[in-house]
Amino acid sequence: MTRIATWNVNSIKAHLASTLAWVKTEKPDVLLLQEIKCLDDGFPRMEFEDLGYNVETVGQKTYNGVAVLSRYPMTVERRALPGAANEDEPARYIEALIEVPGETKKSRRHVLRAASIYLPNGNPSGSEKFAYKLAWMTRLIDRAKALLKEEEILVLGGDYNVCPTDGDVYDPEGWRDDALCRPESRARYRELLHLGYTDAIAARHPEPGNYTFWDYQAGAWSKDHGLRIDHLVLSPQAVDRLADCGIDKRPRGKEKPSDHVPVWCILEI
DNA sequence: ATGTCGCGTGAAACGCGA
Repeated sequence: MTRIATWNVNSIKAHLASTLAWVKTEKPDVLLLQEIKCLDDGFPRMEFEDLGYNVETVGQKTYNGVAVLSRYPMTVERRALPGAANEDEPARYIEALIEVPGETKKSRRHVLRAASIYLPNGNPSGSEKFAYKLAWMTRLIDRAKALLKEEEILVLGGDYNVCPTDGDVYDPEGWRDDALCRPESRARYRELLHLGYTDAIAARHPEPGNYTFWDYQAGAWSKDHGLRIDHLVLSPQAVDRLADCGIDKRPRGKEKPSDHVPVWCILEI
Protein backbone atom coordinates (compact mmCIF):
# COMPACT_ATOMS: atom_id res chain seq x y z
CA MET A 1 0.00 0.00 0.00
CA THR A 2 1.27 3.44 -0.95
CA ARG A 3 0.04 6.56 0.80
CA ILE A 4 0.02 9.77 -1.21
CA ALA A 5 -1.00 13.20 0.08
CA THR A 6 -1.22 16.75 -1.22
CA TRP A 7 -1.02 19.83 1.01
CA ASN A 8 -0.86 23.57 0.38
CA VAL A 9 1.25 24.51 3.41
CA ASN A 10 1.17 28.31 2.89
CA SER A 11 4.91 28.79 3.55
CA ILE A 12 6.95 25.74 4.58
CA LYS A 13 9.09 27.88 6.89
CA ALA A 14 6.17 29.44 8.74
CA HIS A 15 4.43 26.07 9.12
CA LEU A 16 7.39 23.72 9.35
CA ALA A 17 6.67 22.36 12.83
CA SER A 18 3.04 21.48 12.08
CA THR A 19 3.97 19.99 8.70
CA LEU A 20 6.67 17.81 10.28
CA ALA A 21 4.29 16.74 13.05
CA TRP A 22 1.69 15.61 10.50
CA VAL A 23 4.28 13.79 8.41
CA LYS A 24 5.60 11.97 11.49
CA THR A 25 2.19 10.64 12.47
CA GLU A 26 0.63 10.06 9.03
CA LYS A 27 3.80 8.83 7.31
CA PRO A 28 2.82 9.48 3.68
CA ASP A 29 5.05 7.68 1.19
CA VAL A 30 4.68 10.56 -1.24
CA LEU A 31 3.84 14.13 -0.20
CA LEU A 32 3.02 16.85 -2.74
CA LEU A 33 3.44 20.36 -1.35
CA GLN A 34 2.31 23.73 -2.69
CA GLU A 35 3.00 27.33 -1.72
CA ILE A 36 6.33 26.52 -0.09
CA LYS A 37 7.12 30.24 -0.59
CA CYS A 38 10.90 29.85 -0.64
CA LEU A 39 13.80 29.33 -3.00
CA ASP A 40 15.16 25.80 -3.46
CA ASP A 41 18.06 26.61 -1.12
CA GLY A 42 15.69 27.87 1.54
CA PHE A 43 13.63 24.68 1.76
CA PRO A 44 14.18 22.88 5.08
CA ARG A 45 15.43 19.83 3.23
CA MET A 46 17.34 18.17 6.07
CA GLU A 47 14.35 18.12 8.38
CA PHE A 48 12.50 15.93 5.86
CA GLU A 49 15.55 13.89 4.86
CA ASP A 50 15.95 13.01 8.54
CA LEU A 51 12.46 11.50 8.36
CA GLY A 52 13.51 9.36 5.39
CA TYR A 53 12.33 11.47 2.46
CA ASN A 54 13.92 12.38 -0.82
CA VAL A 55 13.16 16.02 -1.58
CA GLU A 56 12.68 17.78 -4.92
CA THR A 57 11.56 21.38 -5.10
CA VAL A 58 10.71 24.05 -7.64
CA GLY A 59 11.04 27.10 -5.47
CA GLN A 60 10.49 30.81 -5.87
CA LYS A 61 11.05 33.83 -3.64
CA THR A 62 8.01 35.01 -1.68
CA TYR A 63 5.25 33.34 -3.68
CA ASN A 64 4.21 29.94 -5.06
CA GLY A 65 6.71 27.07 -5.06
CA VAL A 66 5.98 23.32 -5.20
CA ALA A 67 7.71 20.18 -3.96
CA VAL A 68 7.60 16.39 -4.11
CA LEU A 69 8.74 14.41 -1.08
CA SER A 70 9.14 10.65 -1.48
CA ARG A 71 10.32 7.79 0.71
CA TYR A 72 11.22 5.94 -2.49
CA PRO A 73 13.79 6.75 -5.19
CA MET A 74 12.59 9.52 -7.46
CA THR A 75 13.67 11.30 -10.61
CA VAL A 76 12.23 14.63 -11.70
CA GLU A 77 10.56 14.55 -15.11
CA ARG A 78 9.38 18.16 -15.40
CA ARG A 79 10.08 21.33 -13.44
CA ALA A 80 7.46 23.34 -15.28
CA LEU A 81 4.33 22.69 -17.29
CA PRO A 82 5.23 22.51 -21.00
CA GLY A 83 4.12 25.38 -23.20
CA ALA A 84 5.20 28.41 -21.16
CA ALA A 85 4.96 31.77 -22.92
CA ASN A 86 8.21 32.99 -21.33
CA GLU A 87 11.15 31.49 -19.43
CA ASP A 88 10.68 32.79 -15.88
CA GLU A 89 7.28 31.37 -15.10
CA PRO A 90 5.91 31.19 -11.57
CA ALA A 91 6.93 27.96 -9.76
CA ARG A 92 3.71 25.98 -10.01
CA TYR A 93 4.49 22.51 -11.37
CA ILE A 94 6.83 19.62 -10.61
CA GLU A 95 6.45 16.08 -11.90
CA ALA A 96 8.42 13.06 -10.76
CA LEU A 97 8.78 9.34 -11.47
CA ILE A 98 8.83 7.34 -8.26
CA GLU A 99 10.08 3.79 -7.96
CA VAL A 100 7.82 1.94 -5.54
CA PRO A 101 9.41 -1.31 -4.34
CA GLY A 102 7.58 -4.57 -4.97
CA GLU A 103 6.11 -6.32 -1.97
CA THR A 104 7.91 -9.60 -2.61
CA LYS A 105 11.24 -10.44 -4.13
CA LYS A 106 9.50 -11.84 -7.19
CA SER A 107 7.24 -8.87 -7.92
CA ARG A 108 8.65 -6.14 -10.10
CA ARG A 109 9.01 -2.60 -8.92
CA HIS A 110 6.17 -0.27 -9.83
CA VAL A 111 6.58 3.11 -11.36
CA LEU A 112 4.36 5.82 -10.00
CA ARG A 113 4.23 9.24 -11.60
CA ALA A 114 3.18 12.14 -9.42
CA ALA A 115 2.86 15.87 -10.06
CA SER A 116 2.50 18.66 -7.51
CA ILE A 117 0.32 21.40 -8.96
CA TYR A 118 -0.33 24.94 -7.77
CA LEU A 119 -2.86 26.27 -10.24
CA PRO A 120 -3.17 30.06 -10.55
CA ASN A 121 -5.90 31.64 -8.41
CA GLY A 122 -7.14 33.84 -11.25
CA ASN A 123 -8.95 36.54 -9.30
CA PRO A 124 -10.46 38.89 -10.14
CA SER A 125 -12.61 37.17 -12.77
CA GLY A 126 -12.27 38.69 -16.21
CA SER A 127 -8.78 40.06 -15.50
CA GLU A 128 -5.46 39.17 -17.13
CA LYS A 129 -4.88 36.88 -14.16
CA PHE A 130 -8.09 35.03 -14.99
CA ALA A 131 -7.00 34.61 -18.62
CA TYR A 132 -3.64 33.29 -17.39
CA LYS A 133 -5.42 30.77 -15.15
CA LEU A 134 -7.52 29.46 -18.02
CA ALA A 135 -4.51 29.27 -20.35
CA TRP A 136 -2.57 27.42 -17.64
CA MET A 137 -5.44 24.94 -17.30
CA THR A 138 -5.40 24.34 -21.05
CA ARG A 139 -1.67 23.55 -20.80
CA LEU A 140 -2.38 21.18 -17.89
CA ILE A 141 -5.05 19.43 -19.97
CA ASP A 142 -2.54 19.06 -22.82
CA ARG A 143 0.02 17.55 -20.45
CA ALA A 144 -2.60 15.22 -18.93
CA LYS A 145 -3.66 14.12 -22.40
CA ALA A 146 -0.10 13.24 -23.34
CA LEU A 147 0.50 11.38 -20.05
CA LEU A 148 -2.65 9.30 -20.48
CA LYS A 149 -0.94 7.47 -23.34
CA GLU A 150 1.75 6.22 -20.94
CA GLU A 151 -0.90 4.13 -19.13
CA GLU A 152 0.88 4.70 -15.84
CA ILE A 153 -0.22 4.91 -12.25
CA LEU A 154 -0.39 8.70 -12.18
CA VAL A 155 -1.51 11.19 -9.56
CA LEU A 156 -1.97 14.87 -10.46
CA GLY A 157 -2.33 16.34 -6.99
CA GLY A 158 -2.43 19.86 -5.74
CA ASP A 159 -4.17 23.13 -5.08
CA TYR A 160 -6.25 23.49 -8.23
CA ASN A 161 -7.93 26.73 -7.13
CA VAL A 162 -11.06 25.26 -8.71
CA CYS A 163 -14.17 24.50 -6.71
CA PRO A 164 -15.78 21.89 -8.99
CA THR A 165 -19.47 22.17 -8.04
CA ASP A 166 -21.85 24.24 -5.91
CA GLY A 167 -21.72 21.41 -3.36
CA ASP A 168 -18.04 22.18 -2.87
CA VAL A 169 -18.54 25.71 -1.52
CA TYR A 170 -20.42 26.88 1.57
CA ASP A 171 -22.09 29.81 -0.23
CA PRO A 172 -22.45 29.15 -3.99
CA GLU A 173 -24.34 32.40 -4.58
CA GLY A 174 -21.77 34.54 -2.81
CA TRP A 175 -18.91 32.88 -4.67
CA ARG A 176 -20.58 32.76 -8.08
CA ASP A 177 -18.30 35.36 -9.68
CA ASP A 178 -15.10 34.23 -7.96
CA ALA A 179 -12.44 32.78 -10.24
CA LEU A 180 -12.48 29.56 -8.17
CA CYS A 181 -16.15 28.94 -8.97
CA ARG A 182 -16.56 30.50 -12.40
CA PRO A 183 -18.12 28.28 -15.09
CA GLU A 184 -14.99 28.67 -17.26
CA SER A 185 -12.79 27.28 -14.45
CA ARG A 186 -15.22 24.46 -13.74
CA ALA A 187 -15.55 23.60 -17.43
CA ARG A 188 -11.80 23.20 -17.81
CA TYR A 189 -11.61 21.05 -14.68
CA ARG A 190 -14.34 18.81 -16.13
CA GLU A 191 -12.46 18.75 -19.42
CA LEU A 192 -9.42 17.40 -17.54
CA LEU A 193 -11.50 14.71 -15.85
CA HIS A 194 -13.30 13.78 -19.06
CA LEU A 195 -10.00 12.78 -20.63
CA GLY A 196 -10.34 9.74 -18.39
CA TYR A 197 -9.16 10.98 -15.01
CA THR A 198 -10.94 10.66 -11.67
CA ASP A 199 -11.25 13.18 -8.84
CA ALA A 200 -10.66 10.76 -5.94
CA ILE A 201 -12.71 12.61 -3.31
CA ALA A 202 -15.57 13.34 -5.72
CA ALA A 203 -15.69 9.63 -6.62
CA ARG A 204 -15.50 8.17 -3.12
CA HIS A 205 -17.01 10.95 -0.98
CA PRO A 206 -19.46 12.76 -3.27
CA GLU A 207 -21.56 14.33 -0.51
CA PRO A 208 -21.43 18.15 -0.32
CA GLY A 209 -19.36 20.00 2.26
CA ASN A 210 -16.07 18.10 2.02
CA TYR A 211 -13.92 21.22 2.17
CA THR A 212 -10.13 21.46 1.99
CA PHE A 213 -9.68 25.23 2.50
CA TRP A 214 -11.03 27.77 4.96
CA ASP A 215 -10.04 31.43 4.71
CA TYR A 216 -8.24 32.97 7.68
CA GLN A 217 -10.75 35.83 7.66
CA ALA A 218 -14.10 36.27 9.32
CA GLY A 219 -14.01 33.10 11.40
CA ALA A 220 -14.41 30.93 8.31
CA TRP A 221 -13.06 27.81 10.05
CA SER A 222 -15.31 28.04 13.11
CA LYS A 223 -18.34 28.59 10.86
CA ASP A 224 -17.23 25.84 8.43
CA HIS A 225 -17.22 28.37 5.61
CA GLY A 226 -14.95 26.32 3.37
CA LEU A 227 -14.29 25.24 -0.20
CA ARG A 228 -13.02 22.04 -1.80
CA ILE A 229 -10.20 23.21 -4.07
CA ASP A 230 -7.38 20.73 -3.35
CA HIS A 231 -7.67 17.61 -5.46
CA LEU A 232 -6.11 14.24 -6.19
CA VAL A 233 -6.71 13.56 -9.87
CA LEU A 234 -6.01 9.91 -10.76
CA SER A 235 -5.26 8.16 -14.04
CA PRO A 236 -7.36 5.02 -14.83
CA GLN A 237 -4.44 2.84 -13.72
CA ALA A 238 -4.34 4.71 -10.40
CA VAL A 239 -8.10 4.50 -9.85
CA ASP A 240 -7.92 0.72 -10.36
CA ARG A 241 -5.67 0.65 -7.29
CA LEU A 242 -7.53 3.20 -5.17
CA ALA A 243 -8.15 1.63 -1.77
CA ASP A 244 -9.20 4.72 0.18
CA CYS A 245 -9.01 8.50 0.23
CA GLY A 246 -9.96 11.35 2.51
CA ILE A 247 -9.48 14.88 3.77
CA ASP A 248 -7.66 15.34 7.08
CA LYS A 249 -9.30 18.42 8.58
CA ARG A 250 -7.54 18.13 11.95
CA PRO A 251 -4.52 20.35 11.17
CA ARG A 252 -6.81 23.33 10.43
CA GLY A 253 -7.99 23.36 14.05
CA LYS A 254 -4.50 23.49 15.55
CA GLU A 255 -2.29 26.44 16.43
CA LYS A 256 -1.06 28.64 13.56
CA PRO A 257 -2.35 26.41 10.77
CA SER A 258 -2.13 26.59 7.00
CA ASP A 259 -5.45 27.69 5.52
CA HIS A 260 -5.52 24.39 3.56
CA VAL A 261 -5.56 20.81 4.90
CA PRO A 262 -4.03 17.59 3.51
CA VAL A 263 -5.95 15.42 1.04
CA TRP A 264 -4.72 11.82 0.96
CA CYS A 265 -5.24 8.55 -0.85
CA ILE A 266 -4.01 4.99 -0.49
CA LEU A 267 -3.13 3.08 -3.66
CA GLU A 268 -2.67 -0.70 -3.75
CA ILE A 269 0.90 -0.68 -4.92
C1' DA B 1 -16.14 43.33 13.36
C1' DT B 2 -14.19 46.87 7.64
C1' DG B 3 -12.93 40.70 11.36
C1' DT B 4 -6.41 37.11 8.55
C1' DC B 5 -2.09 35.52 7.19
C1' DG B 6 2.90 35.49 5.25
C1' DC B 7 6.38 37.87 2.84
C1' DG B 8 9.70 41.67 1.68
C1' DT B 9 11.25 46.02 2.64
C1' DG B 10 13.85 48.02 5.95
C1' DA B 11 13.55 49.28 10.67
C1' DA B 12 7.40 50.51 11.52
C1' DA B 13 4.05 50.04 8.95
C1' DC B 14 2.63 49.11 4.37
C1' DG B 15 1.64 46.82 -0.19
C1' DC B 16 0.78 42.60 -2.30
C1' DG B 17 -1.31 38.06 -3.01
C1' DA B 18 -4.47 34.86 -1.40
